[in-house]
Amino acid sequence: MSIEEKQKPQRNDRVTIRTVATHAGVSVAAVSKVMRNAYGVSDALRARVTDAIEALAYRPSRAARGLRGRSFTIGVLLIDIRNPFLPEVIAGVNEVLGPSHYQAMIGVSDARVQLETSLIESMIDYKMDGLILVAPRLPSEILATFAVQIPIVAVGYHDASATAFDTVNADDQRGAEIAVEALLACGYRDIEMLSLGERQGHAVSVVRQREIGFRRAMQRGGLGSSPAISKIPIASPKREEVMRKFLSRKDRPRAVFCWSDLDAITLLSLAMEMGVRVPEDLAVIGYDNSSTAALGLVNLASIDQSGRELGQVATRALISRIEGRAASEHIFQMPSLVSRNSLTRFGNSTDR
Amino acid sequence: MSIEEKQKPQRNDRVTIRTVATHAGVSVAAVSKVMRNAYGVSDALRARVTDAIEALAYRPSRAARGLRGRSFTIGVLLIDIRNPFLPEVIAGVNEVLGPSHYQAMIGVSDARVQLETSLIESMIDYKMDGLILVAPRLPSEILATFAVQIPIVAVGYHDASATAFDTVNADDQRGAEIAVEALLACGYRDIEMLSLGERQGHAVSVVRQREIGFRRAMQRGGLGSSPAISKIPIASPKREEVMRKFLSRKDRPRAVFCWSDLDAITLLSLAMEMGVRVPEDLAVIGYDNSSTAALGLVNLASIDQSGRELGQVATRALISRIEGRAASEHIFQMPSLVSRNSLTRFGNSTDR
DNA sequence: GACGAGTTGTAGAACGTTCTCCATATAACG
DNA sequence: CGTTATATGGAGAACGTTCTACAACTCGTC
Repeated sequence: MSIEEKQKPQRNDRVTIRTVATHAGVSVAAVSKVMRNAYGVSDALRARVTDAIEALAYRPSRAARGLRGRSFTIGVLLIDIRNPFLPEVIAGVNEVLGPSHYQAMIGVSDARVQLETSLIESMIDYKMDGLILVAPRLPSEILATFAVQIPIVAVGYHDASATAFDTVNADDQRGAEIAVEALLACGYRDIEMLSLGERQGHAVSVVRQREIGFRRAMQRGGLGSSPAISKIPIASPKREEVMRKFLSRKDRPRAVFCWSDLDAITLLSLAMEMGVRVPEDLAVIGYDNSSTAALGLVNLASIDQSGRELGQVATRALISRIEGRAASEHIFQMPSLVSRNSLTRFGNSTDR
Repeated sequence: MSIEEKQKPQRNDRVTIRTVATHAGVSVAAVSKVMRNAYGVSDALRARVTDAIEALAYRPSRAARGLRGRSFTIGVLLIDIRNPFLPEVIAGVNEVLGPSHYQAMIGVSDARVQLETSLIESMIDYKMDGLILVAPRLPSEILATFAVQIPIVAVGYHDASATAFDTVNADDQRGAEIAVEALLACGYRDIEMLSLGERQGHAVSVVRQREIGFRRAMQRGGLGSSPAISKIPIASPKREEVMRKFLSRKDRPRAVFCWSDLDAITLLSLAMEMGVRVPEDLAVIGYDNSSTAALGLVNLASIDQSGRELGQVATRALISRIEGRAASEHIFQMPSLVSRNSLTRFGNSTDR
């Protein structure tokens, strides 16, 4: 029995382009042409080949494809998989990619520059056809050097002067303005922003853009040229401590704009624990309109930047890049207000 | 100028193994040997080659590698990226993979069997070294046919009889029992389970396991052999409607065990809107111990199955599989109770 | 009936690795 | 010194595609 088994080399014999060619009685090149629907194939030949492909359930090897031409895969790089905003972007990407012959592979960098670099390199080494980087941490010059090697679209990365790659963003400055305007409309004057305390406060990040918008709107509202901005450390044990301190401050503002729902929701929770009433004592507005914000229990007003749409738009931009576009594009999406109880009781007017 | 540009073929000249070989003055085979630290390399040669690699910043092409040998990539397949439990698993995977030379690529199937199949195939076509499937929808026989082609570890997939692939699970039956026992310990007798209404109610799913555990614990508690289980449709517009109906039922139970925090949290929210007090009118316990459950605003008791640990264990199992293990393994992890206010006021005793 | 033009199919060289032999050099041994 | 073992490096055939030439064949057309 062991002899018999050795006769058929028990290696899992893959169906390759060669198998298809012999089965259809044509050359390898012919099959390749049909696969890529290239010029110079008669209907008869095409029919025979597609039949053979069908019969053998042939799937081209992406590895081999990548070695020579397209791999029909695009890489998506996420900084952080826990922020509920990111999955929305992925959903958008998949919607556009669905009907096409492209597929997405995702890498998660966990906000570590080191890992981010090595993942981008890996994706290049895989000969992926293009990359969508969501809120990358790498500086623009580095991205530009990568962009020479592979088409890149950056989402949530404000660098409208980049020529090597495209950017797709919600207008974060305008979003922050909308938030402030909403607070002003409710009659609040004593407003502060809770922003993100980043080590490398790079100017291209969405957070900085929101700070700019915040300042501009405050100024325009006649509330001084340098309004208060507090920084919350990211995902550190100190995070809650800093928020508690903020909530128990004697000069705590009447209203607060949080750079992200992630922080706003934690703030809401701590406020409840500490007996600070929302919105009676403190009005809160967040950013991202995450699903948690929409919960009746939470009822957090927020700025909606449709992650899904950003994903869709970025994907379409990337595909057009892959298919030859050379000039860089910088696309902006308009965010909108979703009013809820954290802003003012019965604030659901604009809510869907 | 255009002539000059054509002289240097402006193709982005990649540093290949050949570049390294010439730079170091050795053969291609020698470089390859050093890369794979194979047998038969002198220290002198190794030094020269590593120097060259360093100097040229050489990175092997994964595509080419995959064509012949290992690609040092493992694929992770997620059913759904919005369930906050999944990111935890990814985090666990990345922790184990970090120090190794392997990298993870993630695919998202959105619970569509079609897409799930094609993603698995793609990963095979990429010659990835192994696959971690998180809560796959595909039946065991199909997974077995894939497992012939590539090492597979399934997470959240209860099929202890599978011989072709490994499984890593939290003991979902026991988890459900713990939930029921917690409710019993609080003195509740009138208990119902809110489960997931799946089309294909496949027995290997975590949901079914939790139902089994629920029934067993109820029976053991002397509460009948077929306790009530209501089904909530998944992600459909009807979902909330069904929950509302449940909450306004005259014979609404005194306590409810939800198959997932996702549902439990929505339930909590609707209960608040409808004036049903938790836990005074209705005690609730969920499953997954998601970060939202831990929020002060939500305060949902839950069963903790550490997704991080599941990810870690699965990754280690996969690597040992890749490196030769043939016999299948079926690993169980023990879940634990996290008591919070939705169970009973001042229920934070076991909370961290 | 020779010659271009167009159409359809094929040969075969890449692509960048891995890995199985082989060749050579050196050491060990009788 | 010859013979055999052992350690080190290299040649070159895969791997499964793509894609550039080019061959062969069919038509018109002069």
